[in-house]
Amino acid sequence: MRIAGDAATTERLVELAKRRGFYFPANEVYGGVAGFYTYGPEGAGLKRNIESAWRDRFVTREGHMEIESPTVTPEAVFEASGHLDTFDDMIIECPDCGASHRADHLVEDATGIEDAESVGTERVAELIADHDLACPECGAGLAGEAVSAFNLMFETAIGPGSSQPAYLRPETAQGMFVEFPQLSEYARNQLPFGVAQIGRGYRNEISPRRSLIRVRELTMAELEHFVDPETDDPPIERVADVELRLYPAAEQGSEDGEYVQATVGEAIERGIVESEWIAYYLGLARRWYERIGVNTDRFRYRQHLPGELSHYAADCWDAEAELGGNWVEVTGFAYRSDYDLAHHAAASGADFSVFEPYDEPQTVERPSVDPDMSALGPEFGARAGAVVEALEDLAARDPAAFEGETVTVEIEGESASEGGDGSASEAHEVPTEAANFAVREVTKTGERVTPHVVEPAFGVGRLVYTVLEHTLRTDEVDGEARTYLALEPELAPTFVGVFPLMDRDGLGERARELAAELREAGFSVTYDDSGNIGRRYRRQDEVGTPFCATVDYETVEGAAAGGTVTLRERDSTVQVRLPIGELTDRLAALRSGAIDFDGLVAEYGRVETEPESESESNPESDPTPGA
RNA sequence: GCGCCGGUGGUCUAGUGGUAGGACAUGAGCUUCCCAAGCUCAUAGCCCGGGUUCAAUUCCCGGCCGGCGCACCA
Repeated sequence: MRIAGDAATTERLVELAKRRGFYFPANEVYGGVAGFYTYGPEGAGLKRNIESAWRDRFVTREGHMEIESPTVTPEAVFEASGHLDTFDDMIIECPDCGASHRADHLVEDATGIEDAESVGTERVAELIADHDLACPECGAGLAGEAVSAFNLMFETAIGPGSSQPAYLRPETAQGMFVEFPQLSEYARNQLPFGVAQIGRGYRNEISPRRSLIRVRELTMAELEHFVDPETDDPPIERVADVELRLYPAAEQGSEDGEYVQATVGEAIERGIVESEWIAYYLGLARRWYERIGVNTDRFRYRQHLPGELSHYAADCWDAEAELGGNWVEVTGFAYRSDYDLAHHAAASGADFSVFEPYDEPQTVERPSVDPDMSALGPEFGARAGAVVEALEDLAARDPAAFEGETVTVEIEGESASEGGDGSASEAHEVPTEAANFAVREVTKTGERVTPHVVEPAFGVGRLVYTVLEHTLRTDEVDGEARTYLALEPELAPTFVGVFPLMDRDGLGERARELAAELREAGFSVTYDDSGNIGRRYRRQDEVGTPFCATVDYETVEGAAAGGTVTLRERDSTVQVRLPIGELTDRLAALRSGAIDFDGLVAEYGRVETEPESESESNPESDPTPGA
């Protein structure tokens, strides 16, 4: 979907990001490679703070566990996960118009063959030639054109020579699935439990675009919540009243599709969001986005269309942010069911299930046999095992068969495996006594469950970008244009700037001391004595530093009485003057959210300087569907 | 990967077949008692490779990078 674009903002942001050290293309002195970025000092700080805020919300406060698994992953993992198949697109290129097409799809459409991908690129190329297929774009013949496999995973090899093939992981999730047996043991085999990971993933994108939005190496913050689909419910009451702006699949399909505004509770009740678990995380995340400064007017939850779903997903909602006029996915909330664990169980042979005891042991009467092998063994020899299986099967199916002196079972004959006449079963008579048939009481204390997986997967780089774009503001201060980032104090790479009003008469020394004290107290501090005071405020504004403390003559002249400093707030440019000895505590309170700057103004009064001009933020775009 | 457009100090840009000028930013200093002021000085640039040419940042070809469109986006 397109909405009225704001490419100017994007340009301004990219320029600022590079100039101020947020992020920039990596390896530029060697020409660079598309899709790789280096986070500069400010960007690395911002990214780290976003990761910390995520960890705080989705790991610590939820009581989940965090792990770190390798990025280099052996091929077998992706065979089992389905990534090898679904990542491997067959591409054929039109020699005339240059359009790329899915070669397997062309063959499937023309021949009715299903799953053409499975026959290999060479055979698909042959089929295209045999059927004389043409380019759907321009009609040029495609016969003789090469069919290439394009895999979006980065390939590598472990060890020397033609050793073990491996891939850089395209998502951190597989690391958590593969280690499930260990993690389940750690969780004392108690469902539900959540495993999180913040780490790098790699996707060999065909065409990296738009700055940090589509890159080839990305940081993901993923949570895999393992639940028993029958018995585990989320603590929905915690988020039931969170308002969501939803864009369900049904609305996307219709011409005049509209957003649905609903609380989490209503969304479940009205069946808009099917999974309560997904709904729970939509609510949790909605609050978190607000906490980190995402503009909620430029934010929505969009349900995946059926054809859009990943191979593993049963249902999926994306959190989307409006960026530069486009809706961009910043988080996927996928209900992965037991897809991953079941596939890894089947492929590896390991146990990916959890034993779930019943509240009460269940006792059932079950007809069963307990065959006397000392009798059956000598009689049936190698086939005794098959006979026993047939007896067990028959007991469950037809207990009445055991009423006579003998019981007749049919087992597959030897000729069956040779594909002979197809009806090669052998009938055998077994003395009922040897079958030892009885209706027995069987007590079951629980059952093994393969957990389902609820996965909120966040793109950290996209969040960095979203926070930057959504907090980028311009206004006027005393008639001068100003650019600033209205970053939440929690996220700001630098928490406080410390300046001497002028670098003389001991102001510089005192300011350096103050900066050192604040650093000692654990704050991220920038010291700056270059240029006039206004210039220094502007520098900090541009990187989103929320507070600046300035040492002036009242600081040093009033030293006997403790001295005072001014503290200036970024968005309003309002200053207060407070005793220097109280600064550390006050900043800590501001950081923790215990007080806000208005509280400080109420307490200490506002410092009047030159006439202030009204601050006015950028007009925000107002995205609506169908625009 | 295809098509169109582009690539000049850190950033934004002017300009040229004889290797470049500005603005902002940055550094040093002067000035200045709180919001990008002024003055002086300084640092710093033609994306890479090939071709044409006496000479290429400029023209041609290829590559790389960026923006947009197509395709792709598990």
